[in-house]
Amino acid sequence: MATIRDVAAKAGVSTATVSRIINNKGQATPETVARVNAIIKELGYKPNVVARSLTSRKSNTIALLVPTISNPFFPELARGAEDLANAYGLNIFLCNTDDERGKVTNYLQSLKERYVDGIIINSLNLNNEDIEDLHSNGIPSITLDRAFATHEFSSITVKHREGARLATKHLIDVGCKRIGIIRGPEDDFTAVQRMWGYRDCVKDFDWFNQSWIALGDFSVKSGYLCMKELFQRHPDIDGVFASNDLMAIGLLKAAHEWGRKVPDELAIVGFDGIDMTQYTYPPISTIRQPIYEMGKMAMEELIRLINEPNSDPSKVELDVDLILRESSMR
Amino acid sequence: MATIRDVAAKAGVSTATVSRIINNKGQATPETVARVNAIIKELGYKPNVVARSLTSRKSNTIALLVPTISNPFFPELARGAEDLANAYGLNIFLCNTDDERGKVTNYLQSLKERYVDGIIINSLNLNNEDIEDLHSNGIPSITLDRAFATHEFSSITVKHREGARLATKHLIDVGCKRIGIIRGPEDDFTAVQRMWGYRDCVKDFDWFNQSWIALGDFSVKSGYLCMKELFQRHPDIDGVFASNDLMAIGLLKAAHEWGRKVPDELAIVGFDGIDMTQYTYPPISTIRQPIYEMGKMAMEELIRLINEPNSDPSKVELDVDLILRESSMR
DNA sequence: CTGAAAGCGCTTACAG
DNA sequence: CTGAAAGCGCTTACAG
Repeated sequence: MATIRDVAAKAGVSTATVSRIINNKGQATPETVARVNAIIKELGYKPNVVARSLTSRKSNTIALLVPTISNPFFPELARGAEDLANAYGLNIFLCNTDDERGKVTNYLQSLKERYVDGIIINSLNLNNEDIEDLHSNGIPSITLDRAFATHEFSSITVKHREGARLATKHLIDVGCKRIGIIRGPEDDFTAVQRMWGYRDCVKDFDWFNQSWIALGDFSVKSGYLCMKELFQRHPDIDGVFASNDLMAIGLLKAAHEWGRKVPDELAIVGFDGIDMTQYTYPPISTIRQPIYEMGKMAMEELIRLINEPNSDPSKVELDVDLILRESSMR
Repeated sequence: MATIRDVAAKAGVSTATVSRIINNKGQATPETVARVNAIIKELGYKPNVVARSLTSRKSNTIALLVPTISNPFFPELARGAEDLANAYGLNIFLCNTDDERGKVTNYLQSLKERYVDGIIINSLNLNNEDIEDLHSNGIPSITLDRAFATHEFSSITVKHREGARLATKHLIDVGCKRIGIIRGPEDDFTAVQRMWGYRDCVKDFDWFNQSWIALGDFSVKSGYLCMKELFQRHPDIDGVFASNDLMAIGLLKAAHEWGRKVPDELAIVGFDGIDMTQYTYPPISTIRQPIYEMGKMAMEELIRLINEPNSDPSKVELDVDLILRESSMR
């Protein structure tokens, strides 16, 4: 592989000049620029990224922190981020944290050492100090959705509470008289918001109390188990808001096993808008988040922050919408 | 951040000595080792990974080339790989190629520049030259499954043809009289193998001809569309082998819409063993590949190749098994 | 506009 | 067993 030295020698200039030309820094005679560029092409020279990182403390690398890529929400997000990253010549580190504090700190440490240019954070168990530490080390970050978002840096959120209200309201509108919720983990910001949205709509009904709330963990299996729990507690349940689509898919299975007709005897609405909800039987109504776009927007904002280190952070809150499908149409 | 210089100064030795101690290379008096290690701990010194890469031409980084992480097969694989990588302090570059030649070559180039230590390849549109080029540049690679596998380097495959036979044979055993297949893309090795497995079992029946083969692209949607095609061509079809699970999920939807009872009027078997097949209605029988394990094994082999550069490649062919579920039980 | 020189933080023959 | 020195391939003040 040709190095900057080879190019400099062949062009009869110093490596400094070549470096400047490559990076469009400082000035150079049109003639030297032309000559150097010709040699670069001739030699097929590519600047060594690692050497560059060492001096510049940049790496052309972005890290993506997610709980686990196995949850179908995150691949979609990752694609959005990666597609844009690619266009900018950035590579992506995939970091599965399982929302565990230990893995989070390990990653953060290792990413700092590698001079990553920025981090997209969509994992629990990071705190304000982590994010401040990143920024004071010159590593911009953006939190997405699930991440702790009371910091002063950039973030993208979705209107979880409003989405949950849309869902619950819809169930009421189609005539459900007893509506339960399968909520997500207690330490998860989005889960809490969605639960409040549900409560907003049902809290004034006589029948409502805590027992209509089942505690899931956002997995298909927990949706299944929680639904069984709800059936047992409330044989008269005729509507459920699953606070994510995976749990909706799980509860659909429970409904089939329990012999409840969906939507006639049990109406269902999920949350997220993952692809699979179109293909279940029946297809599941859901509150759609613009997942792919969120990945893309996060990357966009990160690139902006990298290029304008002292610019103001941006806080975005996105709308969601209700996608009507068979599981709730009656 | 403390550098190796700081450690050396404080310990009263040269940076060379510190380096040797960190890397367990050459020898050193127990006393110096102890002293240096104490200082390292005291200063919280961590070797700079980037500087290390520059001299060693290693990066503690592995790349994972997949068509797209949005297909639920790959996140599972990625987790397997990542979990092991993590244990070895390796980070993972996620590379979505969309099986496009252009993206593949871009990635390969950029990964070479970054001194990645190894590449797990599960993408189409790489050829023997690419892989040889990698190896001659000292970058070990391992191909998985879908990747072109006639090279002489390490690879992991699954018994696709045998799996397809298992699936088709099973459909015959449960009494299907007219069995179609939704096959995968023509340039995909696994798709071709699975098609042959199907043919092995049906080729001698009077009814069999090309029209029982529908050409899908491994997406849910194509499963759906292909099934409609088969229904139209062959109203008497009573069994289908979908050559991956996503297409099986799609065809299930078509069956519901067409009003065919599964499994009584139409028995279905998929391929892959992705999680979602447990949660469809009815649950889908499938040929299970050990996806997570394959990711893990690939990483294991890669680590072996990195540590023993001149060792022989290993070619592994894994067994698959038939998971019986409702979609084919009659 | 351009070059010499130092430096980024390591590693590794080579001597001793 | 240990150190001085060169080198990995770049970038960036500093001079001129």
